[in-house]
Amino acid sequence: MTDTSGAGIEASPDTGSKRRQIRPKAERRQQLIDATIRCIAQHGLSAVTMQMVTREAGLSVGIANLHFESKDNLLKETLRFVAEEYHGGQIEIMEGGDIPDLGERLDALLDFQLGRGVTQRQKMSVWFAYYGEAGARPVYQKIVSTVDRLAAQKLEALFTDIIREGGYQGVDARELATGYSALIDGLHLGLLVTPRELSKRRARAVARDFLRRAFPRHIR
Amino acid sequence: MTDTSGAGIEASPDTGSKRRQIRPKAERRQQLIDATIRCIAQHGLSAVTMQMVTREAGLSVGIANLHFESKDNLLKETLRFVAEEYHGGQIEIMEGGDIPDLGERLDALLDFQLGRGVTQRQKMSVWFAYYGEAGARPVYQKIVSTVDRLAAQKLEALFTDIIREGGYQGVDARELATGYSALIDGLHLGLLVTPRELSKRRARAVARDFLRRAFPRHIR
DNA sequence: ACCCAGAATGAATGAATGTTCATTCTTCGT
DNA sequence: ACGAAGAATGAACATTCATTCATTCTGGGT
Repeated sequence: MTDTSGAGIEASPDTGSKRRQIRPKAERRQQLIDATIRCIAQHGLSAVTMQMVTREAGLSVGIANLHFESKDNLLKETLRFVAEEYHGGQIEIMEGGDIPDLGERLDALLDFQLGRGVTQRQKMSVWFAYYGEAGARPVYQKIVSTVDRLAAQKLEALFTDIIREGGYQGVDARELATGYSALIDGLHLGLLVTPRELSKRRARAVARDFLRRAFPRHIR
Repeated sequence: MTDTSGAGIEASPDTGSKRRQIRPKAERRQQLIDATIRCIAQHGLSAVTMQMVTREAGLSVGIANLHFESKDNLLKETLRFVAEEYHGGQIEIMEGGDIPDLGERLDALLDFQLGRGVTQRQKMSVWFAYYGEAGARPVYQKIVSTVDRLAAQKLEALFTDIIREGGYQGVDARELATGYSALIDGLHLGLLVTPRELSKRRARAVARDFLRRAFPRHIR
């Protein structure tokens, strides 16, 4: 059941010995954050305990308070990591010097947002676990809205470019960007909560449909 | 800030006495569920305790386990109540014998989904608190998907009628319904987590935009 | 006027959890 | 080879919380 091989994930050079390993602070921090993500995805935010996380990481209980001052802080930093990773990936694509064609860039964005495998699902769980608490915890709200705002700006800029290039009339980039972001969030929710009703394939079709209706000359 | 007058909410006939009141089971259950909703909205699902809920309800600790067998059960029943209330309201509008005009019916639906005041925000908090845990708790998933499926069917039926009436070409009712539902969920998320960036007014405009692009002859 | 079914109470209980810190162990610079 | 800086450990502690249940109280039926 429980994957006790938490330490096995790291490609340790020695043959699975149980010897105590000393590693730099940054590495341990990331190791703990990764373990926290897996725990939240599997057990839910409210069920996560320090013992659970440190066991998953293959470390002792004390270490969490050594590298993060408290459980609260570990959870906060985990949210920050997930938020920055997700939005960072989006932003990279949207700025995208790699992809000059704007239509293709939109496609790449959609792929990033609704693609991937199990890993993505884990991140999604974490994402929404925090959303659920955000209403009552200003700290979470602040972390999310900071990265969110940046991504929203980039998306609006991309839409503006597309609207200009396509000569689309009567569309507002800002409003469209808000709608698209909300749509993607909503589809993520559907994938997480009712995976039976909404396949990943269909989610992508729905999102593409939205974009096609807005930018018919760029999509499809 | 904190509303300590939990007991004051009920219009008790006697002049604020602290006398023990005996009430039927159903009434106490609802009283506890209402208190649970307020607690989740204010403190977050993971911070809710039995003491907190019973105090908010103006009752003693033991009573929660008298009417619900456990905390788990109380939380489950609270989710069921919120889910049924929200989806029930939608379904009533969508079936809507009151509103014969299909365009107006769509408007009424949008009003219901993005309208209301503080109460609505409380319900939203609860809603997403559970979503956050749903990934790890099959019970929650089941409750939500049951009511969700029904609402999705009604929405698809409404869209089908509208498509027929308007003679819209190249639109799939099912796909559009999925998209619209996801969009509304996403907007709710935005209202909850980044209220600074997304006003209720703008959320409504975005949703209307989506509908107008799909059904131009019915909306606006 | 009286009684009792069952609603309501809240102190007590035990289990679970976050945090601490005295101790042990590694590694690296010399 | 050696020593010290600091990384890692985990038993112990204090707190918090869900749940129990002996007891008290209420209101309707007789």
